[in-house]
Order: sequence, then C-alpha cells, then structure tokens
Amino acid sequence: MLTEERHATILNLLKEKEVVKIQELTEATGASESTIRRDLTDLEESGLLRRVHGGAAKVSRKRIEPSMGEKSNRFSEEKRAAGRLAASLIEDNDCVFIDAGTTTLALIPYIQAKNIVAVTSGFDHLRLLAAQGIEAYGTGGRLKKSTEALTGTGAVHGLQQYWFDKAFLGVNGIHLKAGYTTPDPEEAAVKTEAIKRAQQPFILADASKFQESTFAHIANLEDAVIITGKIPEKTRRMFEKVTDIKEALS
Amino acid sequence: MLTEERHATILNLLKEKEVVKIQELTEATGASESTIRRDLTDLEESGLLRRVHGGAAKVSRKRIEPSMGEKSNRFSEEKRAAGRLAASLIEDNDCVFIDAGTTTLALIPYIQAKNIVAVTSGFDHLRLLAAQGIEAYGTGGRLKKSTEALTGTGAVHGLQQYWFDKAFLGVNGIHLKAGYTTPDPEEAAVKTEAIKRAQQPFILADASKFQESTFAHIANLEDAVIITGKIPEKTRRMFEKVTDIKEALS
DNA sequence: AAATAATGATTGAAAATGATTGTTTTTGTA
DNA sequence: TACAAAAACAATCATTTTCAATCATTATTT
Repeated sequence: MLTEERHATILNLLKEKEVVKIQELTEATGASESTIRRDLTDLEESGLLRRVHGGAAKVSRKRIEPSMGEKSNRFSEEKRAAGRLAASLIEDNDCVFIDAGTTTLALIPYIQAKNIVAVTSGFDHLRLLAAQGIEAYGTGGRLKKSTEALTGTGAVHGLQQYWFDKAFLGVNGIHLKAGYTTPDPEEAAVKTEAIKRAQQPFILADASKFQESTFAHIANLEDAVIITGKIPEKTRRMFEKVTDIKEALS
Repeated sequence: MLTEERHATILNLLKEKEVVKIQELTEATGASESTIRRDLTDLEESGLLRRVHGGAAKVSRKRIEPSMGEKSNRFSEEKRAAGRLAASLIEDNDCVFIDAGTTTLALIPYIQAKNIVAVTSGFDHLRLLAAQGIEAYGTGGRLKKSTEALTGTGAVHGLQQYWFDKAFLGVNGIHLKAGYTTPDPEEAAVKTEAIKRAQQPFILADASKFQESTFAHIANLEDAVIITGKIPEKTRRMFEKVTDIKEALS
C-alpha cells in the first residue's frame, strides 16, 4: 500500500469515528506500527488530525486552545528547535513583531527576555503572549478564519504605529529567484510591512519551504535572516550565498 | 478505550446530567476508579467540569459561549434580552462596531442580518463573529488581560480607519451627571472614539449600571441610545428625559 | 551504480493504568 | 454536638502500554 493510500485510509476512518487506535490502523492498512506512527506524525504536522496517546483524533474546527498551553507539545522537533533559537535572540527590553502561523507560535513558549513588548498579527499568538505576562499588542485588521491571522490594510495600518527591534515571520516559500512568498497577498502585505519596520527581520522556516515559491511576494532573500531547523547541506550552501542562515541543531 | 474517548464520554454524560458519580463513569468507560479520578483532575484543570465529592458537576461556561439554553441566571437573562433587542437593530449591509465585554458578547449569537461587517475590540468577540461567518475585524491595540479587550492608542488608531452605521458598547456606569463611565481610561478612549465614529451609537446595560459612576468619562448621556433589560419605572422616567431608552421586555 | 526515501524491527524512555496505602470528608447514630 | 463507620480521596508503586529514536533492510529515484 502506498503512502498516499495509507494517509487517505487513515483520514477516512477518522471521518467516521472520533478517534482511531494505532492497532486499528495497522490492521486496516497492513503496515507496521512504526509506519503508522510516522504517518500520524506527518498528518498532524499538516493539521489534518491530532495525535493522542494510543492513536489519533479528529481535529475539531472550533479548537479554542491551540493545545499549546497543555503538555501536548507535539510541535515538530524542527519547529521547536527553530523556535528556541529564535526566542534566544530576543533580548531584554526589545520590541518585537511576531507573525501569525504555527512556526512563529512555537517560539513564544521559549521567550525568556524580560520587559519586552510584542506586537502580533496572530490571534492565538496574542493570547499566548498575554498569558505569559508579556505586554502584547494586536495589529488589528480582518480576521482571516483559515489561518487565524489578522490581515489586510487594517493590519498594515496597525503596524505603522510601531517600530521593531526584531521581527519574526513565517513564510510559505523561500526561493532563490522569487524570494520570500506566501499564497495570500493580504497576508504578504502585512509581512512586507513588518520586515520594513524591523531593524533585524528574521524568517522562520522548516526545510520544506526551501526552493518553494507561492503566489505573493513578500521580500527579497537578502532582506531578512533565515532561522531554520536542520536542512540539507546542499540547500544550505545554495542559500547562504544570498543571505544569513541560522541553523538550529537539536 | 483511549484517554480522549473517556474524556469525551465523561463530558457527554455531563451534558445530559447536572452531576455524575464516579461509579457511573467506571461503568460507562470500563476504566478503574483511579483512572477516572485522574481524568476528572485533568478535565477540571482544563475548566471543562468541576469536581465534587463523589463525582463531577457541570461548569457553567460564561467565558466563551453565552450558553443560550441556560435560563438559570437572572442577570444573563436580562443581558440576553438586551442582546436580542440590540441584534434586531442590525440591518443587512450594516457596518457595526461591537465593544468588548460580556454584555455585547450576548448580542452576537442573535445577529440575523446578512452581509454585514463588524469591527470589535473584544478578543472573544472577534472569534465568535468569525465563527458565525460574519466578516470580522479587530481594532488592534494592547490586549488587556483581565477583560480580554484591545485597548489604548493602538485600538483608537485602528478605529480611525472605519466609520460605522451602528456601534454597540458596554459601560460600567450610567449617571445623570457623569454620563457614561468605565474604570479604565484606556478603554474609555476606545469607547469614546467608537461613539464618535458611529451614526447610531447604542449603550447596552443592565439595571445595575444606572445611577452608578466610575473613574473614566466616555461620553454624555445624550450621545447614545441606551438598550437595557427591565428597569424600575422610576429609573426610566429619570433617564428618558435626557436620552432615548430601549427597554427589552422578556 | 549511487543516492535517497520508505519501511519494519528493536530498544530504552515515557506515559497511562490499576491496585494499594493511609488520610480526609461525609454520613449515620448516639 | 460528638463520635465512629463508611465512603471518597490523594499519593504512591508496580505493571502494562505506547512512544520516539535508531538501525538494518528494502524500494525508489537519479
């Protein structure tokens, strides 16, 4: 059975039931436990299901808590490593921008610096920052439901009130020619503005984003420093000719 | 049975009954008493139920959902009536401002009008609006943790991008001399700005707010129409000399 | 052929569970 | 009220289950 088929089988089973056990999945697919576990890890990172001890569960659309505050720290190790590295760059008294998206969400729990001010376009980020006792500001703007990000001219306008020491952004593509890109132009505009208004802009990305490009241009590669988890040596050599790369080693 | 399944089972049982005994839960799930106890501890920490000696009890969740079905609380009934009346004032294609606070939160579920745009300074409000398929914008600004409101110059600045048909605000005091007041000056500034920018500003308030005054001035009584639940005849006569009052009769 | 990716088995670590302990709370009775 | 029995409790321990990491093997691509 092909990987894709297994993934489809798993998701179909989850349409009918609230949760599935690993054992049910090995029986349904004929694959080993290890393989199923890997499948579940992948599917969770794509946001298509939620892993639970013993199996997997449906993702509820309403999902109030981003299951971050809980112990279920099931971010990919890569994102965590990048998040940790990014957080370590924040110094006492900094004013920082934190972009919407799960990659940047992963850095928030690691922030140690005192007396910082954070502005964010992420809905969940705002609450998480405030919950950590960090002085948190929202950009304002339209709440885009799918990504839970504040976007559009409202957000850009909101940003123009501030000036940042550092900005931490997520993107969907990092491409030698296309630069940093993301699918939604409204979100791109916010990211572009944030990069403009930061002395040190950083892009957080995992390996899958390299050599990808999507619709809307954000900035050129040299406009920001890239923070990433482990990436292939080849990729690294290609991109570090154009901009700085901070590679988090776990 | 997986942990998640048990948790779901427990919560489902609690939807139907006010309390459940531990023994009922061990029978329903097949798990041991120890496990059920641990489940209850977890669920209580997540705020999803309340432990009582011998089992667990429902928790009334006023935080997120303004639990429509519940009729036990007199204040919430009053708020609901006012919310329903306020929502009926919103017409198709309106652009409205909805203030932070539980009073205004209560109006959101009753909005029927199509194709409206809503701007809000309330954190929960933003999500609730988006969840209802309403085009929702946040004001931006500092997230004040205690009230979950976006406040300060950031929020005022965000508001200045918009112009409203109607604005719905909550206040802490309605006083013949002091006008509308609220304890926090930062929040007051947001409310003042919203009233300025709306053709028809409304104040939502329950009876307890009348003849009260708190620190920060928002506006004068005549600057907005008051929407309220049932209030004493005497209060009504006093205040309707100065401004319009819409009294919701349940 | 060489590099890359996917798979299954194995391992020690981590998490969940059920039984047991002694303590606290409730209940019934004097 | 005072007291003792019963019920429910938190804390702890040993056992079982599940997990992530690693490695060797097998497909797949280059």
